[in-house]
Amino acid sequence: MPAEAQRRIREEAAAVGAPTLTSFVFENLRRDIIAGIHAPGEKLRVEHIRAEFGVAASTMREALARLVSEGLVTAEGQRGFRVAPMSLADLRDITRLRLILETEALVESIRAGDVAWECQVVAAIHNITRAEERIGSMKAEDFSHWEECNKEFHRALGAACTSPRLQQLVEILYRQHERYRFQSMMRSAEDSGGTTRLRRNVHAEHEALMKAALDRDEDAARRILADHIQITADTFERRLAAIGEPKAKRAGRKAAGDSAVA
Amino acid sequence: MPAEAQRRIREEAAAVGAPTLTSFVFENLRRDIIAGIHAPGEKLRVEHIRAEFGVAASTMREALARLVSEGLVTAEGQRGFRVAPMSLADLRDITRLRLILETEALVESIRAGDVAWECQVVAAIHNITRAEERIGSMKAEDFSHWEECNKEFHRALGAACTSPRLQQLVEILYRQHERYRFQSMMRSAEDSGGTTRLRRNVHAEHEALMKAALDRDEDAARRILADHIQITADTFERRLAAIGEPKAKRAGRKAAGDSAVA
DNA sequence: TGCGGAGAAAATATCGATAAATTTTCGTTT
DNA sequence: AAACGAAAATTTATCGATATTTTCTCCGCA
Repeated sequence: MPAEAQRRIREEAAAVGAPTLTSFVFENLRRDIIAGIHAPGEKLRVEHIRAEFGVAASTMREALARLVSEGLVTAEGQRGFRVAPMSLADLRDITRLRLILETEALVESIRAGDVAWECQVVAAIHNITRAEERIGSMKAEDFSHWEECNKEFHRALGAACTSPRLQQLVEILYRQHERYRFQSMMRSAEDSGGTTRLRRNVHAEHEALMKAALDRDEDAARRILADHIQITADTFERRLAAIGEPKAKRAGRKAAGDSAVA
Repeated sequence: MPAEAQRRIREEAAAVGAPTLTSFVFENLRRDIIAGIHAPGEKLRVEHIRAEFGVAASTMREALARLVSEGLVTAEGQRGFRVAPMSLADLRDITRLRLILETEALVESIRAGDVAWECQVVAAIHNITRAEERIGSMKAEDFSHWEECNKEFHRALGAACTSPRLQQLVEILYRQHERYRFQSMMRSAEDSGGTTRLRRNVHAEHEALMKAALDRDEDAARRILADHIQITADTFERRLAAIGEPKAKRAGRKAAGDSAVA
């Protein structure tokens, strides 16, 4: 009954307001990859996921092509697609570029930002503060909500930047980084028996960042953001390295090859 | 006779050694866009180019998706594809990012580069020198060869950089920039009656750049490269602005809408 | 036992056709 | 004559099926 699955997908896509089936599939698969449902390095057999999503091969293929452009999937001509591998080197690479680009976007925002931008930033940090209060409950849901707020705060910081390309690159890098963020969180949760703790004084860093931004202190803001990004990455690195090999969440027929965080 | 066109395309693709029909179409269309054969903002009707290339719609579509990820084509859900517009603001945006990223890549190369890297750089500049000698003949072909050498030189400078992402971004930005480069060259050629002259002392800049790189003088190299990129962009900007509206090279049925270098 | 290659199985890339949306055309009404 | 809206025509997005390539398997041979 392909018509069945097809109708379901189509309805779901329409419900979310996806302009196109392809973009719906794209978003979903992206989420799955970030969440580690497809392990790094795992082969993505078009025929399989195509069936899973209930769409045609060419639709699936186009969604995959988009993921390739986001760096979450790799493609080798005539040899299909696979989930982009993860590695410490890769995390460092992402971090390095985030350092360069996000600080640049922030500085530009500080120069060009108007009051509306300031409001965005203040609102975002307020949101985080609230989320942090709730996080005491240690529920995974609250934590992922905090993640969302954190993401929004970072976006707000660079929102006044006038370069569309710069913003886009920052966005893409953040998404790639999110995969590591997610892994790190999972590991941490496993370690502490299902709950998650906020590491170090993230809140203070955010406050300082906001203050520098509102004071239009470019140098301070740049420095603080750089430290923030670097420290975050270091934390992840330690966590991932400490626990060692990642386990494939839902092992396909054969284990996912060579990819490893190690 | 679709089988005819199909066979021809396939042979041609095989001859160039393209791993896939899609990638062949992708490369060709990219060249066409950079060369202005498809004007900025022009609508790319899948059905048309599909027929022109002699491939199926889904193949064409995948090639277009890749071009979207390179920023040379834009796509709006349910409303098809069009050539990415060009504008002064866009040129400035590209330039800004090139300034950030290429200098970073260069500095990294200087830190990490070994003798093999030095050789690449020296070889590349020698190549340019030879090309510059030939350029006296004022033939368009020689000029485009010089362009190729110039591109190679820039690539060589960043080749020792250890960040794959950084290299990739630099590459993509250079390609986007190439479109402006090409336009600028065409205008210049029209103005001077079909021939092209080398502007200013590019050669001296290249020499200085190489020297700083080989001396491992990060600061000097960064400064020179930044100036080099900025000056190049300024030159293009002046040329394009001076001559005004771009003319669609091969006007489709209707003029290509709003896009303009102005 | 281990190597190499023919053949089968699976997966990829590509095609031609269809359904859904867009844009255009053209007649009608105020 | 302008504006509106419905039907036609074009175009996009999607599908199901096919041809080609890669991968796996298994058998013969040194």
